[in-house]
Amino acid sequence: MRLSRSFIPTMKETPAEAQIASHRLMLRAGLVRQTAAGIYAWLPIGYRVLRNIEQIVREEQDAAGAQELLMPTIQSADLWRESGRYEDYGKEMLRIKDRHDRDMLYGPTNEEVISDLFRQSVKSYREMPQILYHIQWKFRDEVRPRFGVMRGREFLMKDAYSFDMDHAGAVVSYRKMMLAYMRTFQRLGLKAIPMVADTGPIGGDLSHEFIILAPTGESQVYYDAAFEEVDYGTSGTGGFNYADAGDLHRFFELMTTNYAATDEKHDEAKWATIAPERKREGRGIEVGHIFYFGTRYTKPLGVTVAGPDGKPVHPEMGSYGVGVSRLVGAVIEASHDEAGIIWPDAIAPFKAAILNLKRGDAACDGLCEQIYARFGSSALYDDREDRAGVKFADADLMGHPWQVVVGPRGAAAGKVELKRRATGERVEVTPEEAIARIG
RNA sequence: CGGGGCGUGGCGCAGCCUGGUUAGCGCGCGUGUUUUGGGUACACGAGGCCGCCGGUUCGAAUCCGGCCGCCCCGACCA
Repeated sequence: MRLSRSFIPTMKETPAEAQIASHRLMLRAGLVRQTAAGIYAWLPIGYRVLRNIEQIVREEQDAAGAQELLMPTIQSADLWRESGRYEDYGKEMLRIKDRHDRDMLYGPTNEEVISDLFRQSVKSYREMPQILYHIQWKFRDEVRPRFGVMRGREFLMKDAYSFDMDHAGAVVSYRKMMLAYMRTFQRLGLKAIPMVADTGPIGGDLSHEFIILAPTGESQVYYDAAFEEVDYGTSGTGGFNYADAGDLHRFFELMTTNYAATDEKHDEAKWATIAPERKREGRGIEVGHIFYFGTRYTKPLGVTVAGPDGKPVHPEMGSYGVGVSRLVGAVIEASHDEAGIIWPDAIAPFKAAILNLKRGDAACDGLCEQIYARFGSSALYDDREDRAGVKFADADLMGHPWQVVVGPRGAAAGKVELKRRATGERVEVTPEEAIARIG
């Protein structure tokens, strides 16, 4: 994309409403604009990042055997009356009426809808187990939205739902999702720690929050330093196989034997047994949450599946959420400096920015066009008629992993400067070498 | 939802208390010159229903009332 023709409104000054780094940088770098309290429009480069994250989440869900579908944003109140949550959910649920005065709502979550879909179609244990997910916009009418997209009212969420014949099966599904989550966060360049968590309004007795550490996190967290060395393998190549219950068990043990809890579940007695030099505490941002809740919905909604003996069984469920839009902010909280964002390669809006320091100079223009042609839409070509300083500042602000700096001095000798955003390291190389190193 | 605060060109703000000629400043934007590897300098210029409605007054950005929106602290939360 050519910056001269793009819609990327960067700002030199920080809008007064933005308090924390990610919010500030998302506004300044032109990723989002607020349209109402806690509601944001995603501008081109912000949307690219959002889709990149979404895609990684999707790939890891698919790898774990979950199937993607798409449920609506608007739901009928009737289903929620069936589960008993219509009255319970409170004012966070946005309730609306259609023209016939029917009670509708903008979904804050989808247990009812997925259970309804499931009960309509799955009748036999032979079709079990199932894990279904979707990536959809949700709305929760938070009393006090803040921190930009980290705590918005409208947000993009991946939510998965597992259905198993019994508790043992549900535990296997739960572990699969835990593994998928750790791989997802690892690919996003985040170090996430699963912590025992409250089950909240959804209910249940087995639940973990996935926390990434950041000074602006909303909760205080405590964990054993052993987590910092845990190796759980990378996607597809790691030592754990989704099809092997033994692997899943080993993985789960690895993730849950070391102490890790948020303040709500913090256990001072257990904490006291940990060696002082291994104690770690700080602030954390919740980026995912998984629950096992058994028959909480399948019973009231009358969901049954025939078992091998022909008798009806209420499936055991779990649900698994990842805050996709929140992750954009969370990644920035975990990866930025005074100059701007530092995107991990996996989710950057562009692999590289090409900075033409002197538009109109034949050598600069030629080299830039040559490099840009090799990357096409995966690079951002700063071809604006602006000063070098402006381009450096914007490139740092937007956080492209690589910057290819093409100035008249080097260009005359057929050289460009390659800068790595994360380290600040710069090297003078040929255009071919720059292209090769960016990959 | 309790407490506090703010709405003035795209962004950041001053002006309001002590109503009074064309509502200012910085950044950004446009044109020209200048500069040419880290947000250059100068000149000229465009751009504002002073959140909305009502009231007081000869006169309201400024005073009064109502409403709306947004932000911060707390409680709450993917």
